[in-house]
Amino acid sequence: MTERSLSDPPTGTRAQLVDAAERVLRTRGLARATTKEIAREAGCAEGTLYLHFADKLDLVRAVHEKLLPAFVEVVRHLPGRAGSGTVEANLTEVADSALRLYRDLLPVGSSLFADPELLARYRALLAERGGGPQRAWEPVAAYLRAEQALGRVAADADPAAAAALLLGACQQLVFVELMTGPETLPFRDRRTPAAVLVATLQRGLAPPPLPRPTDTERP
Amino acid sequence: MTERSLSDPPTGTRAQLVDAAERVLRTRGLARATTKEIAREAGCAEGTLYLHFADKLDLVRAVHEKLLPAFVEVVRHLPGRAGSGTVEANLTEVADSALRLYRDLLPVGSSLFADPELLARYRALLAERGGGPQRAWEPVAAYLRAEQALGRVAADADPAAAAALLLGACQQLVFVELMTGPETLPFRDRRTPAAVLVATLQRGLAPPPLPRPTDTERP
Amino acid sequence: MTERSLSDPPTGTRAQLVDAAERVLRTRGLARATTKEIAREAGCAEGTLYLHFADKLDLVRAVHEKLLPAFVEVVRHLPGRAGSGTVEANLTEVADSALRLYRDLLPVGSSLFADPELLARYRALLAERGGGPQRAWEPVAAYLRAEQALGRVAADADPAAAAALLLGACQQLVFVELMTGPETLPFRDRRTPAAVLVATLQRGLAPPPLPRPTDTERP
Amino acid sequence: MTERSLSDPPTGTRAQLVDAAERVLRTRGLARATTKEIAREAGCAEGTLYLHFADKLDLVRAVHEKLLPAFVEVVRHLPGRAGSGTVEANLTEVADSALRLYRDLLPVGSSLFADPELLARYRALLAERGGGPQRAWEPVAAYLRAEQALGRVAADADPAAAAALLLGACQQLVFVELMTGPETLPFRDRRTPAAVLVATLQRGLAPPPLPRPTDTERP
DNA sequence: GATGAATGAGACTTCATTCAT
DNA sequence: GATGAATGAAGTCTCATTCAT
Repeated sequence: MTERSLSDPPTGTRAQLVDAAERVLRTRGLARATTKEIAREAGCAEGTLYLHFADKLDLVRAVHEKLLPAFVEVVRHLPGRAGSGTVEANLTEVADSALRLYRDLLPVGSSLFADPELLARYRALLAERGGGPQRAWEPVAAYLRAEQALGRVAADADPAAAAALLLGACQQLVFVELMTGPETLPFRDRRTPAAVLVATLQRGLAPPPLPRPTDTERP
Repeated sequence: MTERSLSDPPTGTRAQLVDAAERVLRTRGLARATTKEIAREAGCAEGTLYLHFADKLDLVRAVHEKLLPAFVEVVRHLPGRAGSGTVEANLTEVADSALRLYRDLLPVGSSLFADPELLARYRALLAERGGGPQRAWEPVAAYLRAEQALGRVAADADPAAAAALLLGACQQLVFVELMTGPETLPFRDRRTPAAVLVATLQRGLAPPPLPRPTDTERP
Repeated sequence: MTERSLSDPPTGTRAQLVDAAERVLRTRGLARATTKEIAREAGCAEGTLYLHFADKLDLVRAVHEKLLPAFVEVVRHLPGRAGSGTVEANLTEVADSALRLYRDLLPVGSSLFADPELLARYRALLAERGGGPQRAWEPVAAYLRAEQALGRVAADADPAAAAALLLGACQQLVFVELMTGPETLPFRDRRTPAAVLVATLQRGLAPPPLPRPTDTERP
Repeated sequence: MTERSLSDPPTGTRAQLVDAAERVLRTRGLARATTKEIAREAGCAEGTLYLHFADKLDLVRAVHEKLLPAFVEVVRHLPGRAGSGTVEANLTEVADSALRLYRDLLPVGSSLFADPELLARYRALLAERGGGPQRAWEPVAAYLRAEQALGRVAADADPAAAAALLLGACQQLVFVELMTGPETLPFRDRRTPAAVLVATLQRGLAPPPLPRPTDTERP
């Protein structure tokens, strides 16, 4: 038996199977992802799958496990950017990365809802590993807090809520895109969706305060 | 021949099957929704399913078709509210409705991604029926435009982008909730998630303009 | 209840069903002949079929029953032709008719072998009605006997065997044609298959008797 | 990997399935030949069938493929017999073999007409493999040509047509026998059907030529 | 560890048949 | 007599899983 530390790069049959399963999940969907096709895609025999995974769902769970860090990865370096560039540019880059991420992950991640047992295993995984889509909120919120400290973001804004607004919009944009096909978004200006979302979030909806009466009444 | 107007509640076998399929889809997921169980839930024979639908996927498509109007329904009356109450209260109610809606629809709707063929049929359905998650943006945007005309929303805000931010955040909140189980949200204040999101969207992130030097320097 | 004598032309629903079943049997084959399609072809409801026939096989049996006389019909007038025209022309006409007949009947008739129960019912039918492919031999044999009496056919030929040779060859030609598609027959001359078969049957295979030695040796 | 030459008797699962399918086809007919029974007869699981054949029809097609050479086998050695024994004895043996062959093959072969798709696959098979019932004509015709060269068969007889007459009659005899049950044939003499057919074919129908007037008038 | 033929439970679907209208 | 929605047994076929090699 060969020893392999947890931190070794996964280059063996197991990793090939996980990668193959991800590809098949992405292209065929959970409902049409068969062990036969996954094995063929991985270049190994069907039986080999059961040397590395308890069952098919265990392999699918491993795919989701592999994808877990992706949510954080995309915003990992963001908190360190506080104070550099502009807040708008930094957030726009985050939104762009998030759009790309969700385009990759949503088709695979949504399959969790097609099978409650798979979802249960995923929850167990989250319980021990942490992670999940919401983990991306934290670094964004951390970044915003840092910018608040620098005075570049309003002190009375809720960083976590702002992160949820921005990333949630990105996820829904991709959701819609996957469901209906790429479509012209009904946004008012011609910048990228990411830029428009960020600009709107920054500006807020509140109208500018009315000039105080005393200011104008004074002769 | 029995007469039944188009607006009558659909009580025939077909409607029973669609309702049963929705229930099974919600509880078992697409991967474990069998025709046998759907028929049992509908109180009819398995073969009867094929009198009303071409195949199982056609029935699932009918479920999605039935759910299509729900997206718009939840925000249908919103544009008429412009000018009444407060913008914040109106949007908070929308966000609450959206949270409830997504909790209902996401488990069923996400199953579309488990089977590309099902997704393809859903797209064909959208092509002739219109609808889809993005349709909820429009009434919200219309409402915001009306409030802009009344001066209660900033004229330079992008209504569609704001709608996407708010509804997208709601969808992601539910997505996370379904994946990880109900969890304490990391929001700063204790109001409902809907209220927090709306408040944050209204306020925006931009810090207040610095007081002009002349204002403070004058003795 | 409407009375209908056995000799009335069958124009009612029952006859429509038999005709429809025959068409479907011919085009789709027994394996794909469904009661639904037969009813549709007959222009009546599926349930109506069971008002006129005990079950589907009973309807199929009725089709075969309707076809029974066809075998004799094709050679019915032959015995009366004895002495008129030439034997060769008369037999060639028979062979041509037989080829046409078998082209019509073989696809339907062969389906009997696809279901032993159907074959059993057909045998029961034959037992009470008589008929069957072999019934065509009799008029041909009768004709040949008549020609034997006239000296136009060899007295020592076996009429029934000759009929079997001729009609059997026609049936096999069609059998092969249906299996392999129309194909060039490997016959030596260019006349129609019917004419070639008849000519060969008439001539026989035996070589002409050798001239007697005395006939040629004499100067 | 087990080595097996192409000429080895096929003893693998695939061959067992083909043999089992042939038996079931023969006893139950195509309409009642279920995959379940074929698998049971072959001593393997139902699913195993689909490891070796694309679908049920593909297995049935394989049965027909296996039977293809039988048509030629029965007359393979005939051409070499030219000049030995008597023509009548040689042909009678052929007819006897053909009767036995058709008794075996007709019930299975006729099932082709019960399903046009099966027939289409069979034609495709013939297109690449050659064969079919008509292939039996050729060796018989070759034999007759050889006998013609030896003067034991009339030079002006059509060998292929004679082969079709003889083998066609055999096929029809079996066809009738299967349809009506073993029955007394209406032949004039008591020899075997094969012998009667051959005798009739040899003799032909033409009456002996009238003695030439000159032969009798001469004193 | 790897293989892949074999398994068999169970999925989807068909279709002959019934029966209330 | 006619209808056709409903039935449910039975069919074909799939696919996750096992195990001897």
